[in-house]
Amino acid sequence: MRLTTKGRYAVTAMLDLALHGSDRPVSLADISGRQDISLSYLEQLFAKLRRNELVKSVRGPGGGYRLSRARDEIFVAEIIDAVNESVDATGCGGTADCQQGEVCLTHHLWCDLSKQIHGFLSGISLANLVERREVKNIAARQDARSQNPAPAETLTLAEL
Amino acid sequence: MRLTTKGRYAVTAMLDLALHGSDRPVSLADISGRQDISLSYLEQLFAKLRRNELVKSVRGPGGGYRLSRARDEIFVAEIIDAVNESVDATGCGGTADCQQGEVCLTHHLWCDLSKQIHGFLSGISLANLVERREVKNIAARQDARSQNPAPAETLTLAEL
DNA sequence: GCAATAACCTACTATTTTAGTCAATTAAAA
DNA sequence: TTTTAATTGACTAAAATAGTAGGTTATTGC
Ligand code: FES
Ligand code: FES
Repeated sequence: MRLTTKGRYAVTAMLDLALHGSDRPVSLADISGRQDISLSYLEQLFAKLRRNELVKSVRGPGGGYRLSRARDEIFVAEIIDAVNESVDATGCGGTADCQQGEVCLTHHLWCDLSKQIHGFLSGISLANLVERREVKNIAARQDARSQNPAPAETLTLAEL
Repeated sequence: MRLTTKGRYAVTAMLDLALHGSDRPVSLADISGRQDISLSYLEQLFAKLRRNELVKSVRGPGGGYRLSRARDEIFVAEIIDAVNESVDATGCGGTADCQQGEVCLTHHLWCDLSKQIHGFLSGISLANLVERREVKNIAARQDARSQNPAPAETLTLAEL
Protein backbone atom coordinates (compact mmCIF):
# COMPACT_ATOMS: atom_id res chain seq x y z
CA MET A 1 0.00 0.00 0.00
CA ARG A 2 1.20 3.43 -0.72
CA LEU A 3 -0.41 6.81 -0.43
CA THR A 4 1.88 9.60 -1.58
CA THR A 5 1.40 12.96 -3.21
CA LYS A 6 0.45 11.18 -6.43
CA GLY A 7 -2.77 9.85 -4.96
CA ARG A 8 -3.36 13.00 -2.95
CA TYR A 9 -2.90 15.19 -6.04
CA ALA A 10 -5.33 13.04 -8.01
CA VAL A 11 -8.05 13.31 -5.38
CA THR A 12 -7.44 17.03 -4.96
CA ALA A 13 -7.65 17.58 -8.72
CA MET A 14 -10.83 15.54 -9.02
CA LEU A 15 -12.37 17.48 -6.15
CA ASP A 16 -11.41 20.73 -7.91
CA LEU A 17 -13.19 19.38 -10.99
CA ALA A 18 -16.26 18.57 -8.91
CA LEU A 19 -16.24 22.08 -7.47
CA HIS A 20 -15.72 24.01 -10.72
CA GLY A 21 -16.87 21.75 -13.52
CA SER A 22 -20.63 21.89 -13.17
CA ASP A 23 -21.22 24.01 -16.27
CA ARG A 24 -18.09 24.00 -18.43
CA PRO A 25 -14.96 21.85 -18.79
CA VAL A 26 -12.06 22.77 -16.53
CA SER A 27 -8.58 23.08 -18.01
CA LEU A 28 -5.58 21.55 -16.30
CA ALA A 29 -4.00 25.00 -16.29
CA ASP A 30 -6.84 26.20 -14.03
CA ILE A 31 -6.44 23.28 -11.66
CA SER A 32 -2.68 23.74 -11.67
CA GLY A 33 -3.11 27.38 -10.70
CA ARG A 34 -5.63 26.79 -7.94
CA GLN A 35 -4.09 23.70 -6.38
CA ASP A 36 -0.38 24.35 -6.92
CA ILE A 37 0.22 21.17 -8.87
CA SER A 38 2.64 21.06 -11.81
CA LEU A 39 0.75 21.18 -15.11
CA SER A 40 2.87 18.47 -16.72
CA TYR A 41 2.40 16.24 -13.74
CA LEU A 42 -1.35 16.79 -13.89
CA GLU A 43 -1.29 15.70 -17.52
CA GLN A 44 0.24 12.39 -16.50
CA LEU A 45 -2.32 11.87 -13.76
CA PHE A 46 -5.27 12.77 -15.99
CA ALA A 47 -4.10 10.36 -18.66
CA LYS A 48 -4.60 7.61 -16.08
CA LEU A 49 -7.86 9.04 -14.82
CA ARG A 50 -9.17 9.13 -18.39
CA ARG A 51 -8.06 5.57 -19.09
CA ASN A 52 -9.99 4.53 -15.98
CA GLU A 53 -13.02 6.43 -17.26
CA LEU A 54 -13.25 8.79 -14.34
CA VAL A 55 -13.03 11.92 -16.54
CA LYS A 56 -13.86 12.90 -20.10
CA SER A 57 -11.77 15.33 -22.09
CA VAL A 58 -12.77 18.17 -24.42
CA ARG A 59 -10.05 19.41 -26.75
CA GLY A 60 -9.46 22.82 -28.17
CA PRO A 61 -10.10 26.32 -26.82
CA GLY A 62 -12.52 26.37 -23.91
CA GLY A 63 -11.85 22.68 -23.51
CA GLY A 64 -10.61 20.74 -20.53
CA TYR A 65 -11.89 17.88 -18.43
CA ARG A 66 -15.19 17.02 -16.83
CA LEU A 67 -16.28 14.20 -14.58
CA SER A 68 -17.55 11.22 -16.53
CA ARG A 69 -20.14 10.45 -13.86
CA ALA A 70 -22.16 12.34 -11.29
CA ARG A 71 -20.29 13.61 -8.23
CA ASP A 72 -22.04 11.11 -5.97
CA GLU A 73 -21.00 8.19 -8.15
CA ILE A 74 -17.23 8.77 -7.99
CA PHE A 75 -15.47 7.52 -4.88
CA VAL A 76 -12.09 8.39 -3.44
CA ALA A 77 -10.96 4.76 -3.53
CA GLU A 78 -11.45 4.64 -7.31
CA ILE A 79 -9.36 7.75 -7.86
CA ILE A 80 -6.44 6.42 -5.85
CA ASP A 81 -6.73 3.06 -7.57
CA ALA A 82 -6.59 4.80 -10.93
CA VAL A 83 -3.27 6.58 -10.40
CA ASN A 84 -1.61 4.36 -7.82
CA GLU A 85 -1.53 0.64 -8.12
CA SER A 86 -4.12 0.06 -5.44
CA VAL A 87 -4.93 0.57 -1.79
CA ASP A 88 -4.06 -3.06 -1.15
CA ALA A 89 -1.89 -3.56 1.94
CA THR A 90 -0.87 -7.18 1.35
CA GLY A 91 2.46 -8.21 -0.11
CA CYS A 92 0.87 -10.92 -2.23
CA GLY A 93 -1.96 -8.90 -3.75
CA GLY A 94 -4.53 -11.29 -2.37
CA THR A 95 -3.07 -14.52 -3.71
CA ALA A 96 -1.93 -15.65 -0.25
CA ASP A 97 1.42 -16.96 -1.46
CA CYS A 98 4.13 -14.51 -0.50
CA GLN A 99 6.26 -17.05 1.41
CA GLN A 100 7.53 -19.39 -1.28
CA GLY A 101 4.06 -20.05 -2.60
CA GLU A 102 2.49 -20.37 0.82
CA VAL A 103 0.56 -17.92 2.94
CA CYS A 104 2.74 -15.88 5.30
CA LEU A 105 2.23 -15.29 9.00
CA THR A 106 0.66 -11.86 8.67
CA HIS A 107 -1.38 -12.26 5.48
CA HIS A 108 -4.75 -12.12 7.22
CA LEU A 109 -3.82 -8.99 9.11
CA TRP A 110 -3.00 -7.12 5.88
CA CYS A 111 -6.17 -8.43 4.28
CA ASP A 112 -8.23 -7.05 7.15
CA LEU A 113 -6.40 -3.74 6.95
CA SER A 114 -6.98 -3.53 3.21
CA LYS A 115 -10.69 -4.13 3.70
CA GLN A 116 -10.75 -1.45 6.38
CA ILE A 117 -9.06 1.16 4.18
CA HIS A 118 -10.98 0.26 1.06
CA GLY A 119 -14.26 0.29 2.93
CA PHE A 120 -13.54 3.73 4.29
CA LEU A 121 -12.34 5.30 1.03
CA SER A 122 -15.00 3.73 -1.16
CA GLY A 123 -17.67 5.14 1.13
CA ILE A 124 -16.64 8.73 0.40
CA SER A 125 -17.81 10.29 -2.85
CA LEU A 126 -16.80 13.60 -4.39
CA ALA A 127 -20.31 14.80 -3.55
CA ASN A 128 -19.66 14.04 0.13
CA LEU A 129 -16.48 16.10 0.02
CA VAL A 130 -18.06 19.03 -1.85
CA GLU A 131 -20.71 19.26 0.87
CA ARG A 132 -18.21 19.57 3.69
CA ARG A 133 -17.94 22.96 5.34
CA GLU A 134 -14.11 23.02 5.44
CA VAL A 135 -13.93 22.14 1.76
CA LYS A 136 -16.32 24.97 0.88
CA ASN A 137 -14.25 27.42 2.90
CA ILE A 138 -10.95 26.38 1.40
CA ALA A 139 -12.41 26.43 -2.12
CA ALA A 140 -13.70 29.97 -1.53
CA ARG A 141 -10.23 31.06 -0.43
CA GLN A 142 -8.65 29.51 -3.53
CA ASP A 143 -11.20 31.09 -5.87
CA ALA A 144 -10.70 34.54 -4.36
CA ARG A 145 -6.97 34.26 -4.88
CA SER A 146 -7.14 32.99 -8.44
CA GLN A 147 -9.53 35.76 -9.53
CA ASN A 148 -6.92 38.28 -8.47
CA PRO A 149 -3.64 36.62 -9.40
CA ALA A 150 -1.05 39.02 -8.03
CA PRO A 151 2.63 38.05 -8.01
CA ALA A 152 4.01 36.84 -4.71
CA GLU A 153 5.89 40.09 -4.00
CA THR A 154 2.75 42.19 -4.00
CA LEU A 155 0.39 39.86 -2.15
CA THR A 156 -1.59 41.70 0.48
CA LEU A 157 -2.58 40.27 3.82
CA ALA A 158 -6.25 40.33 2.84
CA GLU A 159 -5.56 38.01 -0.06
CA LEU A 160 -3.98 35.46 2.22
CA MET B 1 1.51 6.88 4.31
CA ARG B 2 3.43 3.88 3.19
CA LEU B 3 3.17 0.23 4.00
CA THR B 4 5.74 -1.85 2.20
CA THR B 5 7.66 -5.03 2.99
CA LYS B 6 9.64 -3.08 5.56
CA GLY B 7 6.65 -2.65 7.83
CA ARG B 8 5.28 -6.07 6.99
CA TYR B 9 8.64 -7.72 7.79
CA ALA B 10 8.80 -5.90 11.11
CA VAL B 11 5.34 -7.05 12.18
CA THR B 12 6.03 -10.58 10.98
CA ALA B 13 9.32 -10.71 12.89
CA MET B 14 7.71 -9.34 16.05
CA LEU B 15 4.93 -11.91 15.77
CA ASP B 16 7.55 -14.64 15.37
CA LEU B 17 9.14 -13.33 18.55
CA ALA B 18 5.80 -13.44 20.34
CA LEU B 19 5.27 -17.02 19.18
CA HIS B 20 8.74 -18.39 20.03
CA GLY B 21 10.16 -16.09 22.67
CA SER B 22 8.18 -17.04 25.73
CA ASP B 23 11.04 -18.88 27.48
CA ARG B 24 14.31 -17.94 25.80
CA PRO B 25 15.59 -15.16 23.54
CA VAL B 26 15.15 -15.71 19.81
CA SER B 27 18.07 -15.09 17.46
CA LEU B 28 17.63 -13.20 14.23
CA ALA B 29 19.05 -16.21 12.41
CA ASP B 30 16.07 -18.25 13.63
CA ILE B 31 13.58 -15.61 12.52
CA SER B 32 15.39 -15.27 9.21
CA GLY B 33 15.11 -19.01 8.63
CA ARG B 34 11.46 -19.31 9.57
CA GLN B 35 10.14 -16.17 7.88
CA ASP B 36 12.44 -15.97 4.84
CA ILE B 37 13.74 -12.51 5.66
CA SER B 38 17.35 -11.55 4.99
CA LEU B 39 19.40 -11.66 8.21
CA SER B 40 21.20 -8.40 7.49
CA TYR B 41 17.93 -6.69 6.75
CA LEU B 42 16.47 -7.97 10.01
CA GLU B 43 19.44 -6.47 11.82
CA GLN B 44 18.57 -3.07 10.45
CA LEU B 45 14.93 -3.42 11.41
CA PHE B 46 15.71 -4.64 14.93
CA ALA B 47 18.06 -1.73 15.50
CA LYS B 48 15.04 0.51 15.04
CA LEU B 49 12.76 -1.70 17.10
CA ARG B 50 15.29 -1.64 19.94
CA ARG B 51 15.67 2.14 19.76
CA ASN B 52 11.88 2.37 20.06
CA GLU B 53 12.01 0.04 23.08
CA LEU B 54 9.85 -2.65 21.57
CA VAL B 55 12.49 -5.36 22.04
CA LYS B 56 15.43 -6.07 24.35
CA SER B 57 18.60 -7.75 23.20
CA VAL B 58 20.74 -10.45 24.81
CA ARG B 59 24.24 -10.84 23.41
CA GLY B 60 26.39 -13.89 23.15
CA PRO B 61 25.61 -17.57 22.64
CA GLY B 62 21.99 -18.42 23.33
CA GLY B 63 21.25 -14.76 23.01
CA GLY B 64 18.85 -12.96 20.75
CA TYR B 65 15.87 -10.69 21.20
CA ARG B 66 12.83 -10.74 23.42
CA LEU B 67 9.81 -8.50 23.62
CA SER B 68 10.31 -5.64 26.04
CA ARG B 69 6.66 -5.78 27.11
CA ALA B 70 3.89 -8.33 27.39
CA ARG B 71 2.36 -9.55 24.13
CA ASP B 72 -0.91 -7.78 24.87
CA GLU B 73 0.85 -4.45 25.40
CA ILE B 74 2.52 -4.25 21.98
CA PHE B 75 0.36 -3.06 19.11
CA VAL B 76 0.82 -3.36 15.37
CA ALA B 77 0.67 0.41 14.89
CA GLU B 78 3.70 0.88 17.15
CA ILE B 79 5.76 -1.62 15.21
CA ILE B 80 5.05 0.03 11.87
CA ASP B 81 5.72 3.45 13.38
CA ALA B 82 9.08 2.19 14.65
CA VAL B 83 10.48 1.10 11.27
CA ASN B 84 8.51 3.27 8.89
CA GLU B 85 8.05 6.93 9.47
CA SER B 86 4.42 6.64 10.48
CA VAL B 87 1.00 5.54 9.34
CA ASP B 88 0.09 9.17 8.72
CA ALA B 89 -1.70 9.71 5.41
CA THR B 90 -1.50 13.50 5.25
CA GLY B 91 1.05 15.38 3.19
CA CYS B 92 1.63 17.95 5.89
CA GLY B 93 2.09 15.61 8.84
CA GLY B 94 -0.76 17.22 10.72
CA THR B 95 0.41 20.83 10.49
CA ALA B 96 -2.33 21.72 7.97
CA ASP B 97 -0.04 23.84 5.79
CA CYS B 98 0.82 21.90 2.66
CA GLN B 99 -0.40 24.54 0.21
CA GLN B 100 2.05 27.41 0.67
CA GLY B 101 1.48 27.50 4.41
CA GLU B 102 -2.26 27.06 4.19
CA VAL B 103 -4.47 24.03 4.54
CA CYS B 104 -5.14 22.19 1.28
CA LEU B 105 -8.49 21.01 -0.10
CA THR B 106 -8.14 17.43 0.99
CA HIS B 107 -6.36 17.81 4.33
CA HIS B 108 -9.37 16.75 6.40
CA LEU B 109 -9.93 13.67 4.31
CA TRP B 110 -6.38 12.43 4.92
CA CYS B 111 -6.69 13.25 8.60
CA ASP B 112 -9.81 11.12 8.83
CA LEU B 113 -8.13 8.31 6.94
CA SER B 114 -5.11 8.46 9.22
CA LYS B 115 -7.35 8.20 12.29
CA GLN B 116 -9.12 5.26 10.72
CA ILE B 117 -5.92 3.35 9.99
CA HIS B 118 -4.26 4.21 13.26
CA GLY B 119 -7.37 3.26 15.21
CA PHE B 120 -7.50 -0.10 13.50
CA LEU B 121 -3.82 -0.98 13.82
CA SER B 122 -3.44 0.27 17.38
CA GLY B 123 -6.33 -1.94 18.42
CA ILE B 124 -4.50 -5.10 17.43
CA SER B 125 -1.88 -6.48 19.82
CA LEU B 126 0.61 -9.28 19.26
CA ALA B 127 -1.47 -11.29 21.76
CA ASN B 128 -4.53 -10.87 19.50
CA LEU B 129 -2.57 -12.19 16.54
CA VAL B 130 -1.06 -15.13 18.45
CA GLU B 131 -4.57 -16.27 19.42
CA ARG B 132 -5.82 -16.37 15.84
CA ARG B 133 -6.42 -19.81 14.40
CA GLU B 134 -4.77 -19.08 11.02
CA VAL B 135 -1.68 -17.73 12.73
CA LYS B 136 -1.40 -20.86 14.86
CA ASN B 137 -1.72 -23.06 11.80
CA ILE B 138 0.86 -21.17 9.78
CA ALA B 139 3.27 -21.09 12.73
CA ALA B 140 2.91 -24.86 13.14
CA ARG B 141 3.73 -25.34 9.45
CA GLN B 142 6.81 -23.12 9.75
CA ASP B 143 8.03 -24.89 12.91
CA ALA B 144 7.67 -28.32 11.33
CA ARG B 145 9.74 -27.19 8.39
CA SER B 146 12.50 -25.57 10.41
CA GLN B 147 12.96 -28.58 12.70
CA ASN B 148 13.81 -30.65 9.65
CA PRO B 149 15.78 -28.26 7.50
CA ALA B 150 16.34 -30.22 4.31
CA PRO B 151 17.76 -28.48 1.24
CA ALA B 152 15.26 -27.48 -1.38
CA GLU B 153 16.21 -30.31 -3.73
CA THR B 154 15.32 -33.03 -1.24
CA LEU B 155 12.14 -31.57 0.18
CA THR B 156 9.42 -34.17 0.43
CA LEU B 157 5.78 -33.51 -0.17
CA ALA B 158 4.98 -34.18 3.48
CA GLU B 159 7.24 -31.34 4.54
CA LEU B 160 5.40 -28.90 2.35
C1' DG C 1 -8.00 29.26 -43.78
C1' DC C 2 -5.39 30.62 -39.62
C1' DA C 3 -4.01 31.30 -35.16
C1' DA C 4 -4.80 30.22 -30.51
C1' DT C 5 -5.99 26.90 -27.17
C1' DA C 6 -5.58 22.86 -24.64
C1' DA C 7 -5.48 17.92 -24.69
C1' DC C 8 -2.27 14.25 -25.75
C1' DC C 9 2.03 11.70 -25.99
C1' DT C 10 6.85 10.34 -25.41
C1' DA C 11 10.99 10.54 -23.37
C1' DC C 12 14.10 12.08 -20.05
C1' DT C 13 15.85 13.14 -15.16
C1' DA C 14 17.01 14.13 -10.18
C1' DT C 15 15.96 12.54 -5.84
C1' DT C 16 14.40 9.37 -2.56
C1' DT C 17 13.20 4.94 -0.82
C1' DT C 18 13.45 0.10 -0.75
C1' DA C 19 15.60 -3.93 0.06
C1' DG C 20 19.07 -5.47 0.55
C1' DT C 21 24.81 -6.80 1.01
C1' DC C 22 29.30 -6.71 3.18
C1' DA C 23 32.74 -6.24 6.58
C1' DA C 24 34.18 -5.30 10.99
C1' DT C 25 33.52 -4.84 16.10
C1' DT C 26 31.81 -5.94 20.73
C1' DA C 27 29.83 -8.61 24.48
C1' DA C 28 28.78 -12.82 26.74
C1' DA C 29 28.51 -17.75 27.41
C1' DA C 30 30.42 -22.50 27.15
C1' DT D 1 39.53 -18.95 24.44
C1' DT D 2 36.58 -20.00 21.04
C1' DT D 3 32.05 -19.50 19.50
C1' DT D 4 27.87 -17.19 19.22
C1' DA D 5 25.16 -13.45 18.10
C1' DA D 6 24.23 -8.59 18.60
C1' DT D 7 25.93 -4.01 16.93
C1' DT D 8 27.65 -0.65 13.77
C1' DG D 9 28.59 1.61 9.47
C1' DA D 10 29.16 1.94 4.74
C1' DC D 11 27.82 0.67 0.46
C1' DT D 12 24.62 -0.73 -3.59
C1' DA D 13 21.08 -2.08 -7.30
C1' DA D 14 16.62 -1.39 -8.47
C1' DA D 15 12.39 0.84 -8.25
C1' DA D 16 9.24 4.63 -7.43
C1' DT D 17 8.33 9.53 -6.95
C1' DA D 18 7.86 13.89 -8.61
C1' DG D 19 8.63 16.06 -11.71
C1' DT D 20 10.56 18.53 -16.74
C1' DA D 21 10.85 19.20 -21.72
C1' DG D 22 9.34 19.16 -26.24
C1' DG D 23 6.57 17.93 -29.47
C1' DT D 24 1.83 16.49 -31.92
C1' DT D 25 -3.16 16.61 -32.64
C1' DA D 26 -7.82 18.25 -32.44
C1' DT D 27 -11.04 22.07 -31.94
C1' DT D 28 -12.71 26.67 -31.81
C1' DG D 29 -13.24 31.56 -32.82
C1' DC D 30 -11.81 35.05 -35.98
S1 FES E 1 0.76 -10.97 2.41
FE1 FES E 1 -0.51 -12.46 1.51
S2 FES E 1 0.71 -14.25 1.75
FE2 FES E 1 1.97 -12.78 2.67
S1 FES F 1 -2.47 17.40 3.74
FE1 FES F 1 -2.58 18.71 5.48
S2 FES F 1 -2.63 20.67 4.52
FE2 FES F 1 -2.53 19.38 2.79
